[in-house]
Amino acid sequence: MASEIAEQVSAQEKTSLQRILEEAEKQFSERGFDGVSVNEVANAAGVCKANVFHHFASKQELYDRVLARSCEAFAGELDGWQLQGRSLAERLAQIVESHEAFLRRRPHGTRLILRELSAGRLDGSPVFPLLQRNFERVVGMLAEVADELRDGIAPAQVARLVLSLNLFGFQSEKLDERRVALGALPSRDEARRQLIDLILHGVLQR
Amino acid sequence: MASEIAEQVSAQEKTSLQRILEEAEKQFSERGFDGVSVNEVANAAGVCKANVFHHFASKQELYDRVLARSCEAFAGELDGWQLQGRSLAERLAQIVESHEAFLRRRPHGTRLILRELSAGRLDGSPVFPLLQRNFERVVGMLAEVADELRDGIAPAQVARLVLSLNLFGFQSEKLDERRVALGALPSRDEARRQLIDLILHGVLQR
DNA sequence: ATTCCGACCAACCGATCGGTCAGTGATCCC
DNA sequence: GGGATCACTGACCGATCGGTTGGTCGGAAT
Repeated sequence: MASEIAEQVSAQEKTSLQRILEEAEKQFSERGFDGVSVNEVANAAGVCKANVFHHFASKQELYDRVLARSCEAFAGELDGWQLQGRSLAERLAQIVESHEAFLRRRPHGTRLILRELSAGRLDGSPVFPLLQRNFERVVGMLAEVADELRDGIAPAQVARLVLSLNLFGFQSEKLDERRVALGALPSRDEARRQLIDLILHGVLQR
Repeated sequence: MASEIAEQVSAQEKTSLQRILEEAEKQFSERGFDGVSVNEVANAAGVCKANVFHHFASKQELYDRVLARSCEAFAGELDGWQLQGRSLAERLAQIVESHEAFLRRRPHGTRLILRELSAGRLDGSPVFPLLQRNFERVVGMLAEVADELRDGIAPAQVARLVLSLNLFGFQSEKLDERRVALGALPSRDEARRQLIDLILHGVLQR
């Protein structure tokens, strides 16, 4: 009996602060800063509004913290990519696949950053350098095998290409789903395979 | 004297309705549906709030109308692309260039649609078929020279690639600007040239 | 001349917004 | 056992939100 309660408690043993951050990420990613009230976040996290202001000085500070967390998650992900000794083709395939898997694993954080990106508001934001640094690391992964690239193709361009396509693909996923179901577009796995092939060899016939 | 007044009037001769729509597009594209109040739109258009509700039943209806207008603008743009008898390479170059120019010519509408896209809210939206139809037309432009494509490369995939890269490039423009200024990324013209080359021939050395 | 109608506005409505404040109960320190 | 600190709450604040109401005004129709 006591163990039942203890079980429930330990299963639910996230601090209010953690629950606030998680719910805020989810809600902000779905409806944006202005579309979510502090009350909604608080209720979803099971606390009262005033408690949110106990942990964060303002709604904006809560939002900034959530955004920073999402950026940091990607930095951590990058550490796990094993690319030493791999060829350009292998690296590209790995990056496309791992990046896409990451986006799908953390849809809320991804949407949040995409939202911020399309709003164009993160110019002077403290998140900006974080994104920049993550991008730079991917560029580095490709620069190590720059000799496999054709002349005049900069690693930064390739990195931009790959990340853009993955991000935009994620962003317009809903649009694709119907077309995939109708057979007008290939499945996700097939599309990814084609994409990598396309980046490597271009679209023209030999 | 009378002519001066007439001049001023004719220079300002947009109907309130037009001014409301234009200002609404601008403001919604910058701060989103929830970030803009009807009052702000009304003041920017030089009318009072009640007048907005005279022309539109609700804030949502105003937003939907603005969104639809932005989609239709792109459909009109597509009519102007002359591609008959052109090769795949020429078509790609033309599409990339014209599309990018269009995005830059109508930044508000572009941002508005991108915003809606990343919010993932336009599933059942009436705008959805409009976007779909525009995309289909671009696919058609490439399908006409499908024989120039390598086996297993679908025209729809290529269209998706091109439009995605342009749209995402526009979306993350602010992020790039600094890197271009620092010389870490090539200029826009050079980047576009590289992009087209890259799509045609891939990144691998021969 | 009167009626009608669409464009337009000031004033107002209830609801909700971000944020504040005084206070409660648990924990730890001395 | 008495402070001090902590996470936390209900009640409240002024401002602003989307939307409504009653009414003015000028021009076209009758």
